[in-house]
Amino acid sequence: MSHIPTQRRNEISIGTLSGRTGLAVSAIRYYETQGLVAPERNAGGQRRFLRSDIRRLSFVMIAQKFGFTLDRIREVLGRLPEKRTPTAADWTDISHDFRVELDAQIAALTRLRDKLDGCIGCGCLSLDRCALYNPDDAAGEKGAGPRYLLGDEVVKSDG
Amino acid sequence: MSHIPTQRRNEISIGTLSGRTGLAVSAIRYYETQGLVAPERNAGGQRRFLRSDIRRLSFVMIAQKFGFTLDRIREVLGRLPEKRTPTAADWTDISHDFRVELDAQIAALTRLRDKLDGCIGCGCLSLDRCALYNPDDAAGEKGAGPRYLLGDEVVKSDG
DNA sequence: ATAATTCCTAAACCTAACTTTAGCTCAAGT
DNA sequence: ACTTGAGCTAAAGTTAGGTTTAGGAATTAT
Repeated sequence: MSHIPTQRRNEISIGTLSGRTGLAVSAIRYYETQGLVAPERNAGGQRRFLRSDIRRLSFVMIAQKFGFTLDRIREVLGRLPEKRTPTAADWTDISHDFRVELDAQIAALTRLRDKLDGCIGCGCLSLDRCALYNPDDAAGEKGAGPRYLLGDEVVKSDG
Repeated sequence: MSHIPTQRRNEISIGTLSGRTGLAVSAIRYYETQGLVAPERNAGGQRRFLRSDIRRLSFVMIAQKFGFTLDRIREVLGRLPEKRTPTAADWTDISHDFRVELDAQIAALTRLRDKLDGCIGCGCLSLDRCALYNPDDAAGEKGAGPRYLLGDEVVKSDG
């Protein structure tokens, strides 16, 4: 029992992971409950993450920027190889999937905007004939709770 | 006290408004608490809306499809004339404002997507050099609670 | 006149994505 | 050895956008 280090080469603490990703410690714990990371525990019961979890959580953050839910992100992460540290190629693969969904979302939003243009022209903006009323575009119903398509703030290039 | 009608020509009940807009009665009441409509009350304490509230709530629904929050929608509605029923031109004006914000959002999303392309190319996808890491794009921090950019589902053209 | 709707309020519940708080334990530095 | 900082869990709180429930009151239909 001399000096077995608590934090070995390839294992990092939650605080270190927080520092490297910019995520709050509480957020990382929450992500664990959501199945987005699965750290081991050391003898004292503290979480020990892999270095590759830095990249994993970074991916989560980026996907969130794109508006994907944690559920969807968990699904996509499930396509990474289990018993091997993911390679750059693995990450490229799943990023490509996101790219496809993202294109679809941009297209949907653009279609909706174009319909708005039509409605600005005709001034109807409300009743049954209005193209904006056909509910086949944009977010659909999915049980209780809120549904969003876009955030609440326009992006600013600079303050 | 013979026949003073409870629901006069230009006044409609919450149920009628619900039927005309497709909104749930509970949603309309909620919108009232959020300052999106301000119905009067009849002698019995029941809400009496104006016919023009049909269009008003329709506008709310459309703006929500575009992803605007109720707060933002309330702001925009505040720019309608107070003591006069809004004309088609009034609606066109505020729709045009939305159009501008919408364009900005589409552009921001497209920029973000293009950065993802760059990252697919380089395979970095995580660390400090990554363009996706610069937090100057997409939704920023705004206190506690969730922040979203895009919804959780890709639009489907058909089931 | 009475039954069936519709409407009312207040409070609780729901989801997503977290944060905060309370009360302890573990690990690190001196 | 001991103090401090970091970590732990469980539970409650937060925001947005509503829905659900409970228990009455007003309207409408017959």
